[in-house]
Amino acid sequence: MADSHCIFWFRRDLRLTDNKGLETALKSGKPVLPIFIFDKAILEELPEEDARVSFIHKQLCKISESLKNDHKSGLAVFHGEPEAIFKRLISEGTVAAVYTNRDYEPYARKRDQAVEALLKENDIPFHTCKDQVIFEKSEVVKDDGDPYVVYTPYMKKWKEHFEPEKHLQKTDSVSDAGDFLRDRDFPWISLEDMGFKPSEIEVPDYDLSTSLIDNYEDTRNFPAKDGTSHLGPHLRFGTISVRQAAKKALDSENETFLNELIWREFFMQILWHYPETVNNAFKKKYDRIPWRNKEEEFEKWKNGNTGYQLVDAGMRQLNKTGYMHNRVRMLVASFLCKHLLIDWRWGEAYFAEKLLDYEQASNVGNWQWAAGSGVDAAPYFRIFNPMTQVDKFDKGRNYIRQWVEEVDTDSYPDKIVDHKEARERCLETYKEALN
DNA sequence: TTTTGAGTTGTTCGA
DNA sequence: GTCGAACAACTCAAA
Repeated sequence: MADSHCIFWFRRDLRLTDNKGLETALKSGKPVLPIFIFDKAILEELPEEDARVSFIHKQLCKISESLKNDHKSGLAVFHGEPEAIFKRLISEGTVAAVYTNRDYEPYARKRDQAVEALLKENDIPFHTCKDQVIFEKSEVVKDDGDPYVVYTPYMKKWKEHFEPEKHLQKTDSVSDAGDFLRDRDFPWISLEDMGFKPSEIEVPDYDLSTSLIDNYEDTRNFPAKDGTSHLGPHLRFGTISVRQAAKKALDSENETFLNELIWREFFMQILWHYPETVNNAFKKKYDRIPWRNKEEEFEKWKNGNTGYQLVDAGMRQLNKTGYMHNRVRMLVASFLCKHLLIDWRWGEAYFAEKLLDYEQASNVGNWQWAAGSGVDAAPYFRIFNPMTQVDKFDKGRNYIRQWVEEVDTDSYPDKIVDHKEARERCLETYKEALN
Protein backbone atom coordinates (compact mmCIF):
# COMPACT_ATOMS: atom_id res chain seq x y z
CA MET A 1 0.00 0.00 0.00
CA ALA A 2 1.18 3.48 -0.84
CA ASP A 3 2.07 5.91 1.94
CA SER A 4 -0.85 7.73 3.41
CA HIS A 5 -1.60 11.37 2.73
CA CYS A 6 -4.30 13.84 3.57
CA ILE A 7 -6.62 15.90 1.43
CA PHE A 8 -7.25 19.60 1.45
CA TRP A 9 -10.58 20.46 -0.13
CA PHE A 10 -10.77 23.93 -1.68
CA ARG A 11 -14.25 25.45 -1.88
CA ARG A 12 -14.63 29.19 -1.47
CA ASP A 13 -11.07 29.88 -0.39
CA LEU A 14 -9.25 29.87 -3.70
CA ARG A 15 -5.81 31.03 -2.61
CA LEU A 16 -2.58 29.52 -1.34
CA THR A 17 -1.67 32.29 1.10
CA ASP A 18 -3.30 32.96 4.45
CA ASN A 19 -5.56 29.96 4.10
CA LYS A 20 -6.26 28.48 7.54
CA GLY A 21 -7.46 25.07 6.46
CA LEU A 22 -4.64 24.56 4.01
CA GLU A 23 -2.07 25.52 6.61
CA THR A 24 -3.60 23.13 9.12
CA ALA A 25 -3.52 20.32 6.59
CA LEU A 26 0.13 20.98 5.74
CA LYS A 27 1.05 21.01 9.41
CA SER A 28 -0.42 17.56 9.88
CA GLY A 29 2.93 16.17 8.82
CA LYS A 30 1.51 14.15 5.96
CA PRO A 31 1.77 15.18 2.34
CA VAL A 32 -1.29 17.08 1.20
CA LEU A 33 -3.32 16.41 -1.90
CA PRO A 34 -5.25 19.57 -2.79
CA ILE A 35 -8.58 19.06 -4.54
CA PHE A 36 -11.49 21.06 -5.89
CA ILE A 37 -14.90 19.71 -6.86
CA PHE A 38 -17.22 21.37 -9.33
CA ASP A 39 -20.51 20.34 -7.80
CA LYS A 40 -22.77 19.03 -10.52
CA ALA A 41 -25.91 19.87 -8.59
CA ILE A 42 -24.93 23.54 -8.46
CA LEU A 43 -23.61 23.74 -12.00
CA GLU A 44 -26.73 22.25 -13.49
CA GLU A 45 -28.68 25.29 -12.39
CA LEU A 46 -26.39 27.72 -14.18
CA PRO A 47 -26.47 29.06 -17.73
CA GLU A 48 -23.89 27.95 -20.27
CA GLU A 49 -21.95 31.15 -19.77
CA ASP A 50 -21.41 32.03 -16.17
CA ALA A 51 -18.83 34.56 -15.12
CA ARG A 52 -18.41 32.98 -11.72
CA VAL A 53 -17.71 29.52 -13.10
CA SER A 54 -15.18 31.04 -15.48
CA PHE A 55 -13.59 32.93 -12.62
CA ILE A 56 -13.33 29.87 -10.41
CA HIS A 57 -11.83 27.92 -13.26
CA LYS A 58 -9.27 30.62 -13.89
CA GLN A 59 -8.29 30.75 -10.23
CA LEU A 60 -7.89 26.99 -10.16
CA CYS A 61 -5.56 27.21 -13.15
CA LYS A 62 -3.45 29.74 -11.27
CA ILE A 63 -3.35 27.64 -8.12
CA SER A 64 -2.45 24.57 -10.12
CA GLU A 65 0.34 26.40 -11.94
CA SER A 66 1.93 27.62 -8.77
CA LEU A 67 1.64 24.20 -7.14
CA LYS A 68 3.37 22.70 -10.13
CA ASN A 69 6.13 25.26 -10.26
CA ASP A 70 6.81 25.65 -6.57
CA HIS A 71 5.96 22.27 -5.14
CA LYS A 72 6.07 19.72 -7.96
CA SER A 73 2.51 19.00 -7.03
CA GLY A 74 -0.83 19.35 -8.76
CA LEU A 75 -4.39 20.26 -8.07
CA ALA A 76 -6.95 17.54 -8.56
CA VAL A 77 -10.10 19.03 -10.06
CA PHE A 78 -13.28 16.99 -10.28
CA HIS A 79 -16.72 17.49 -11.72
CA GLY A 80 -19.49 15.53 -10.09
CA GLU A 81 -21.23 14.83 -6.87
CA PRO A 82 -18.98 15.49 -3.83
CA GLU A 83 -19.91 12.36 -1.92
CA ALA A 84 -19.32 10.12 -4.91
CA ILE A 85 -15.95 11.72 -5.53
CA PHE A 86 -14.86 11.22 -1.96
CA LYS A 87 -15.89 7.59 -2.21
CA ARG A 88 -13.56 7.28 -5.14
CA LEU A 89 -10.76 9.16 -3.42
CA ILE A 90 -10.82 7.06 -0.28
CA SER A 91 -11.22 3.75 -2.08
CA GLU A 92 -7.45 3.38 -2.44
CA GLY A 93 -7.16 3.39 1.32
CA THR A 94 -4.42 5.99 1.50
CA VAL A 95 -6.37 8.99 2.77
CA ALA A 96 -5.47 9.69 6.38
CA ALA A 97 -7.61 12.81 6.91
CA VAL A 98 -9.56 15.48 5.08
CA TYR A 99 -9.19 19.19 5.81
CA THR A 100 -11.37 22.05 4.66
CA ASN A 101 -12.58 25.52 5.61
CA ARG A 102 -16.05 25.88 7.03
CA ASP A 103 -18.90 27.06 4.85
CA TYR A 104 -22.04 28.30 6.59
CA GLU A 105 -24.67 28.21 3.87
CA PRO A 106 -27.47 25.68 4.39
CA TYR A 107 -26.66 23.72 1.24
CA ALA A 108 -22.99 23.52 2.15
CA ARG A 109 -23.73 22.46 5.70
CA LYS A 110 -25.81 19.57 4.48
CA ARG A 111 -23.19 18.56 1.94
CA ASP A 112 -20.44 18.66 4.54
CA GLN A 113 -22.46 16.60 6.98
CA ALA A 114 -22.92 13.93 4.36
CA VAL A 115 -19.22 13.92 3.51
CA GLU A 116 -18.28 13.81 7.15
CA ALA A 117 -20.56 10.84 7.74
CA LEU A 118 -19.06 9.01 4.79
CA LEU A 119 -15.53 9.65 6.03
CA LYS A 120 -16.45 8.57 9.51
CA GLU A 121 -17.65 5.22 8.21
CA ASN A 122 -14.13 4.80 6.90
CA ASP A 123 -12.46 6.07 10.07
CA ILE A 124 -11.14 9.15 8.34
CA PRO A 125 -11.28 12.36 10.36
CA PHE A 126 -12.81 15.45 8.77
CA HIS A 127 -11.17 18.62 10.08
CA THR A 128 -12.81 21.97 9.39
CA CYS A 129 -11.35 25.41 10.05
CA LYS A 130 -12.67 28.92 10.41
CA ASP A 131 -11.31 30.92 7.52
CA GLN A 132 -13.87 33.05 5.73
CA VAL A 133 -14.86 35.22 8.68
CA ILE A 134 -13.25 36.83 11.70
CA PHE A 135 -16.09 35.64 13.94
CA GLU A 136 -18.41 32.75 13.20
CA LYS A 137 -21.42 30.96 14.62
CA SER A 138 -21.87 32.00 18.25
CA GLU A 139 -18.60 33.82 18.78
CA VAL A 140 -20.35 37.18 18.96
CA VAL A 141 -23.61 36.79 20.85
CA LYS A 142 -25.50 38.56 23.61
CA ASP A 143 -24.51 37.96 27.22
CA ASP A 144 -27.36 35.47 27.55
CA GLY A 145 -25.98 33.46 24.63
CA ASP A 146 -28.70 34.36 22.12
CA PRO A 147 -27.68 35.68 18.72
CA TYR A 148 -28.00 39.35 17.90
CA VAL A 149 -30.69 40.24 15.42
CA VAL A 150 -30.00 43.98 15.46
CA TYR A 151 -26.90 45.22 13.70
CA THR A 152 -25.66 48.04 15.94
CA PRO A 153 -25.28 46.10 19.18
CA TYR A 154 -23.78 43.21 17.20
CA MET A 155 -21.26 45.57 15.65
CA LYS A 156 -20.31 47.00 19.04
CA LYS A 157 -19.83 43.58 20.54
CA TRP A 158 -17.88 42.45 17.48
CA LYS A 159 -15.48 45.34 17.98
CA GLU A 160 -15.17 44.58 21.69
CA HIS A 161 -14.11 41.03 20.89
CA PHE A 162 -11.82 41.99 18.07
CA GLU A 163 -8.08 41.83 18.78
CA PRO A 164 -6.13 42.53 15.60
CA GLU A 165 -2.90 40.81 16.75
CA LYS A 166 -4.83 37.67 17.48
CA HIS A 167 -7.49 37.58 14.81
CA LEU A 168 -5.49 38.95 11.91
CA GLN A 169 -2.49 36.74 12.45
CA LYS A 170 -1.31 35.55 9.11
CA THR A 171 -0.81 31.88 8.51
CA ASP A 172 2.66 30.51 7.83
CA SER A 173 3.75 30.55 4.24
CA VAL A 174 2.85 27.39 2.44
CA SER A 175 6.43 26.21 2.02
CA ASP A 176 7.17 26.52 5.74
CA ALA A 177 4.07 24.69 6.81
CA GLY A 178 4.61 21.31 5.17
CA ASP A 179 4.59 19.34 1.95
CA PHE A 180 2.22 18.61 -0.85
CA LEU A 181 1.77 15.22 -2.39
CA ARG A 182 4.22 15.19 -5.27
CA ASP A 183 4.35 13.88 -8.77
CA ARG A 184 0.73 12.92 -9.09
CA ASP A 185 -0.98 13.87 -12.28
CA PHE A 186 -4.68 14.36 -12.64
CA PRO A 187 -6.53 15.01 -15.85
CA TRP A 188 -7.39 18.69 -16.09
CA ILE A 189 -11.04 19.62 -16.49
CA SER A 190 -11.78 22.37 -18.94
CA LEU A 191 -14.86 24.58 -18.92
CA GLU A 192 -16.04 22.84 -22.07
CA ASP A 193 -15.79 19.45 -20.35
CA MET A 194 -18.41 20.70 -17.96
CA GLY A 195 -20.58 22.22 -20.64
CA PHE A 196 -19.57 25.84 -20.12
CA LYS A 197 -18.20 28.55 -22.33
CA PRO A 198 -15.80 31.21 -21.08
CA SER A 199 -17.89 34.18 -20.00
CA GLU A 200 -17.59 37.58 -21.57
CA ILE A 201 -18.04 39.15 -18.17
CA GLU A 202 -14.80 39.27 -16.21
CA VAL A 203 -14.44 39.55 -12.47
CA PRO A 204 -12.44 42.76 -11.92
CA ASP A 205 -9.38 42.67 -9.71
CA TYR A 206 -9.86 44.08 -6.27
CA ASP A 207 -8.44 47.43 -5.33
CA LEU A 208 -7.65 48.04 -1.70
CA SER A 209 -5.76 51.26 -2.19
CA THR A 210 -5.88 53.52 0.81
CA SER A 211 -7.51 56.40 -0.97
CA LEU A 212 -10.38 54.20 -1.99
CA ILE A 213 -11.01 53.00 1.53
CA ASP A 214 -10.53 56.40 3.12
CA ASN A 215 -12.98 57.96 0.70
CA TYR A 216 -15.38 55.08 0.93
CA GLU A 217 -17.88 56.97 3.01
CA ASP A 218 -17.99 59.88 0.57
CA THR A 219 -18.40 57.84 -2.57
CA ARG A 220 -20.49 54.92 -1.48
CA ASN A 221 -23.70 56.83 -2.02
CA PHE A 222 -22.95 58.09 -5.47
CA PRO A 223 -23.22 55.46 -8.14
CA ALA A 224 -21.66 57.62 -10.84
CA LYS A 225 -18.41 57.79 -8.88
CA ASP A 226 -18.04 54.05 -8.53
CA GLY A 227 -15.76 54.33 -5.52
CA THR A 228 -15.92 50.62 -4.92
CA SER A 229 -13.18 48.18 -4.07
CA HIS A 230 -14.56 45.26 -6.12
CA LEU A 231 -13.81 43.27 -3.04
CA GLY A 232 -17.13 41.40 -2.98
CA PRO A 233 -16.39 38.62 -5.48
CA HIS A 234 -12.93 38.10 -4.03
CA LEU A 235 -14.28 37.66 -0.55
CA ARG A 236 -16.91 35.36 -2.01
CA PHE A 237 -14.40 33.06 -3.64
CA GLY A 238 -11.63 33.60 -1.17
CA THR A 239 -9.16 35.06 -3.62
CA ILE A 240 -8.45 37.51 -0.83
CA SER A 241 -8.60 36.57 2.82
CA VAL A 242 -10.99 38.43 5.08
CA ARG A 243 -8.09 39.07 7.43
CA GLN A 244 -6.19 40.95 4.78
CA ALA A 245 -9.29 42.98 3.99
CA ALA A 246 -9.83 43.73 7.68
CA LYS A 247 -6.23 44.82 8.03
CA LYS A 248 -6.78 47.39 5.30
CA ALA A 249 -9.97 48.51 6.94
CA LEU A 250 -8.10 49.06 10.19
CA ASP A 251 -5.42 51.13 8.50
CA SER A 252 -8.08 53.59 7.48
CA GLU A 253 -9.14 56.44 9.75
CA ASN A 254 -12.63 55.76 8.64
CA GLU A 255 -14.63 52.92 10.13
CA THR A 256 -17.18 52.66 7.34
CA PHE A 257 -15.24 49.97 5.53
CA LEU A 258 -14.74 47.86 8.63
CA ASN A 259 -18.43 48.25 9.36
CA GLU A 260 -19.21 46.78 5.96
CA LEU A 261 -17.13 43.72 6.80
CA ILE A 262 -19.05 43.46 10.05
CA TRP A 263 -22.34 43.62 8.13
CA ARG A 264 -21.13 40.64 6.15
CA GLU A 265 -20.49 38.70 9.33
CA PHE A 266 -23.74 39.90 10.87
CA PHE A 267 -25.74 38.35 8.03
CA MET A 268 -23.58 35.23 8.08
CA GLN A 269 -24.35 34.59 11.72
CA ILE A 270 -28.01 35.29 11.04
CA LEU A 271 -27.97 32.65 8.31
CA TRP A 272 -26.17 30.27 10.63
CA HIS A 273 -28.73 30.65 13.39
CA TYR A 274 -31.78 31.05 11.16
CA PRO A 275 -31.15 29.01 8.00
CA GLU A 276 -34.87 28.88 7.29
CA THR A 277 -34.82 32.58 6.41
CA VAL A 278 -33.46 31.61 3.01
CA ASN A 279 -37.04 30.77 2.10
CA ASN A 280 -39.14 32.31 4.84
CA ALA A 281 -39.64 35.79 6.16
CA PHE A 282 -37.68 36.39 9.34
CA LYS A 283 -40.74 38.23 10.66
CA LYS A 284 -43.27 35.53 10.04
CA LYS A 285 -46.34 37.62 9.42
CA TYR A 286 -44.71 39.18 6.38
CA ASP A 287 -45.33 35.87 4.64
CA ARG A 288 -49.00 36.83 4.68
CA ILE A 289 -48.45 39.60 2.15
CA PRO A 290 -50.38 38.79 -1.03
CA TRP A 291 -47.67 39.49 -3.59
CA ARG A 292 -49.04 40.45 -7.00
CA ASN A 293 -46.19 38.61 -8.77
CA LYS A 294 -47.01 39.78 -12.26
CA GLU A 295 -44.65 37.97 -14.62
CA GLU A 296 -44.64 40.69 -17.27
CA GLU A 297 -43.74 43.33 -14.69
CA PHE A 298 -40.96 41.13 -13.36
CA GLU A 299 -39.59 40.84 -16.91
CA LYS A 300 -39.56 44.61 -17.28
CA TRP A 301 -37.81 45.01 -13.96
CA LYS A 302 -35.19 42.42 -14.88
CA ASN A 303 -34.44 44.03 -18.21
CA GLY A 304 -34.37 47.58 -16.92
CA ASN A 305 -37.53 48.68 -18.71
CA THR A 306 -39.62 50.02 -15.87
CA GLY A 307 -39.51 53.61 -17.09
CA TYR A 308 -37.91 54.67 -13.81
CA GLN A 309 -34.47 55.83 -14.86
CA LEU A 310 -32.39 54.96 -11.84
CA VAL A 311 -34.06 51.57 -11.43
CA ASP A 312 -33.41 50.78 -15.08
CA ALA A 313 -29.84 51.98 -14.95
CA GLY A 314 -29.15 49.70 -12.00
CA MET A 315 -30.69 46.64 -13.60
CA ARG A 316 -28.84 47.22 -16.85
CA GLN A 317 -25.56 47.65 -15.02
CA LEU A 318 -26.25 44.35 -13.30
CA ASN A 319 -27.10 42.56 -16.54
CA LYS A 320 -24.05 43.88 -18.35
CA THR A 321 -21.41 43.66 -15.64
CA GLY A 322 -22.62 41.40 -12.86
CA TYR A 323 -22.38 44.31 -10.48
CA MET A 324 -24.71 47.01 -9.21
CA HIS A 325 -23.89 49.96 -7.02
CA ASN A 326 -25.16 49.35 -3.49
CA ARG A 327 -27.23 52.51 -3.30
CA VAL A 328 -29.06 51.40 -6.42
CA ARG A 329 -29.50 47.85 -5.14
CA MET A 330 -31.59 49.23 -2.32
CA LEU A 331 -33.71 51.18 -4.74
CA VAL A 332 -34.38 48.38 -7.23
CA ALA A 333 -35.16 46.01 -4.38
CA SER A 334 -37.57 48.43 -2.76
CA PHE A 335 -39.13 49.09 -6.15
CA LEU A 336 -39.70 45.40 -6.86
CA CYS A 337 -41.17 44.59 -3.46
CA LYS A 338 -43.10 47.75 -2.81
CA HIS A 339 -44.00 49.40 -6.09
CA LEU A 340 -44.62 46.18 -7.97
CA LEU A 341 -45.51 43.99 -4.98
CA ILE A 342 -43.37 41.14 -6.24
CA ASP A 343 -42.08 38.61 -3.75
CA TRP A 344 -38.58 39.40 -2.47
CA ARG A 345 -37.64 35.77 -3.19
CA TRP A 346 -37.98 36.45 -6.92
CA GLY A 347 -35.64 39.39 -6.66
CA GLU A 348 -33.25 37.44 -4.48
CA ALA A 349 -33.15 34.64 -7.04
CA TYR A 350 -32.44 37.07 -9.86
CA PHE A 351 -29.58 38.68 -7.97
CA ALA A 352 -28.26 35.21 -7.20
CA GLU A 353 -28.17 34.50 -10.90
CA LYS A 354 -26.45 37.73 -11.88
CA LEU A 355 -24.27 39.11 -9.11
CA LEU A 356 -20.58 38.28 -9.24
CA ASP A 357 -20.38 39.07 -5.55
CA TYR A 358 -23.41 36.98 -4.71
CA GLU A 359 -23.30 35.96 -1.09
CA GLN A 360 -26.37 34.10 0.10
CA ALA A 361 -26.29 35.48 3.63
CA SER A 362 -26.03 39.11 2.55
CA ASN A 363 -28.37 38.77 -0.38
CA VAL A 364 -31.17 37.14 1.56
CA GLY A 365 -30.58 39.50 4.47
CA ASN A 366 -30.68 42.61 2.35
CA TRP A 367 -33.68 41.52 0.28
CA GLN A 368 -35.59 40.81 3.44
CA TRP A 369 -34.48 44.19 4.70
CA ALA A 370 -35.90 45.84 1.59
CA ALA A 371 -39.15 43.91 1.85
CA GLY A 372 -39.44 44.87 5.50
CA SER A 373 -39.55 41.25 6.61
CA GLY A 374 -35.99 40.82 7.78
CA VAL A 375 -33.82 41.41 10.81
CA ASP A 376 -33.40 45.05 11.59
CA ALA A 377 -35.49 45.82 8.53
CA ALA A 378 -36.74 49.04 7.04
CA PRO A 379 -40.23 49.85 8.30
CA TYR A 380 -42.78 48.89 5.69
CA PHE A 381 -43.99 52.44 5.17
CA ARG A 382 -40.51 53.51 4.16
CA ILE A 383 -40.89 53.48 0.41
CA PHE A 384 -38.15 54.86 -1.78
CA ASN A 385 -39.22 57.46 -4.29
CA PRO A 386 -37.30 56.59 -7.46
CA MET A 387 -37.28 60.21 -8.65
CA THR A 388 -36.15 61.67 -5.34
CA GLN A 389 -33.32 59.13 -5.25
CA VAL A 390 -32.09 60.52 -8.57
CA ASP A 391 -32.03 64.05 -7.18
CA LYS A 392 -30.17 62.90 -4.13
CA PHE A 393 -27.65 60.49 -5.55
CA ASP A 394 -27.34 60.99 -9.30
CA LYS A 395 -28.17 64.61 -9.77
CA GLY A 396 -26.10 65.02 -12.92
CA ARG A 397 -27.72 61.81 -14.24
CA ASN A 398 -24.29 60.58 -15.22
CA TYR A 399 -24.92 57.10 -13.91
CA ILE A 400 -28.30 56.94 -15.63
CA ARG A 401 -26.91 58.02 -18.99
CA GLN A 402 -24.07 55.58 -18.70
CA TRP A 403 -26.38 52.59 -18.52
CA VAL A 404 -29.59 53.71 -20.23
CA GLU A 405 -28.45 55.05 -23.57
CA GLU A 406 -31.89 55.83 -24.94
CA VAL A 407 -33.06 57.53 -21.76
CA ASP A 408 -33.70 60.90 -23.40
CA THR A 409 -35.29 59.55 -26.56
CA ASP A 410 -38.79 58.43 -27.56
CA SER A 411 -37.82 54.79 -27.38
CA TYR A 412 -37.41 54.89 -23.60
CA PRO A 413 -40.39 53.09 -22.02
CA ASP A 414 -43.20 54.77 -20.10
CA LYS A 415 -43.40 54.30 -16.37
CA ILE A 416 -44.66 50.85 -15.47
CA VAL A 417 -46.68 52.23 -12.55
CA ASP A 418 -47.49 55.66 -11.20
CA HIS A 419 -45.35 56.29 -8.15
CA LYS A 420 -48.10 57.75 -5.99
CA GLU A 421 -50.60 55.04 -6.83
CA ALA A 422 -48.07 52.26 -6.32
CA ARG A 423 -47.02 53.74 -3.01
CA GLU A 424 -50.57 53.88 -1.72
CA ARG A 425 -51.32 50.38 -3.00
CA CYS A 426 -48.26 49.10 -1.15
CA LEU A 427 -49.16 50.78 2.12
CA GLU A 428 -52.68 49.38 1.95
CA THR A 429 -51.54 45.89 1.06
CA TYR A 430 -48.94 45.71 3.79
CA LYS A 431 -51.20 47.25 6.38
CA GLU A 432 -53.99 44.83 5.60
CA ALA A 433 -51.71 41.77 5.59
CA LEU A 434 -49.84 42.62 8.75
CA ASN A 435 -52.86 43.44 10.86
C1' DT B 1 -38.87 41.00 35.86
C1' DT B 2 -39.46 45.44 34.43
C1' DT B 3 -38.19 49.44 32.33
C1' DT B 4 -36.06 52.36 29.12
C1' DG B 5 -34.02 53.86 24.99
C1' DA B 6 -33.06 52.76 20.49
C1' DG B 7 -33.38 50.87 15.91
C1' DT B 8 -28.38 51.39 8.18
C1' DT B 9 -29.59 53.60 4.17
C1' DG B 10 -37.09 57.54 3.48
C1' DT B 11 -40.98 60.31 2.04
C1' DT B 12 -44.66 63.39 2.47
C1' DC B 13 -47.21 67.00 4.29
C1' DG B 14 -48.12 71.19 6.32
C1' DA B 15 -46.49 75.15 8.79
C1' DG C 1 -36.73 76.57 0.72
C1' DT C 2 -36.62 74.54 5.33
C1' DC C 3 -38.17 72.17 9.31
C1' DG C 4 -40.48 68.88 12.24
C1' DA C 5 -43.86 65.57 12.62
C1' DA C 6 -46.29 61.68 11.00
C1' DC C 7 -46.03 57.39 8.99
C1' DA C 8 -47.05 52.34 13.30
C1' DA C 9 -46.26 50.25 16.44
C1' DC C 10 -43.00 46.70 17.87
C1' DT C 11 -39.29 44.34 19.51
C1' DC C 12 -34.72 44.18 20.81
C1' DA C 13 -30.80 44.83 24.08
C1' DA C 14 -29.19 46.05 28.24
C1' DA C 15 -29.49 48.05 32.68
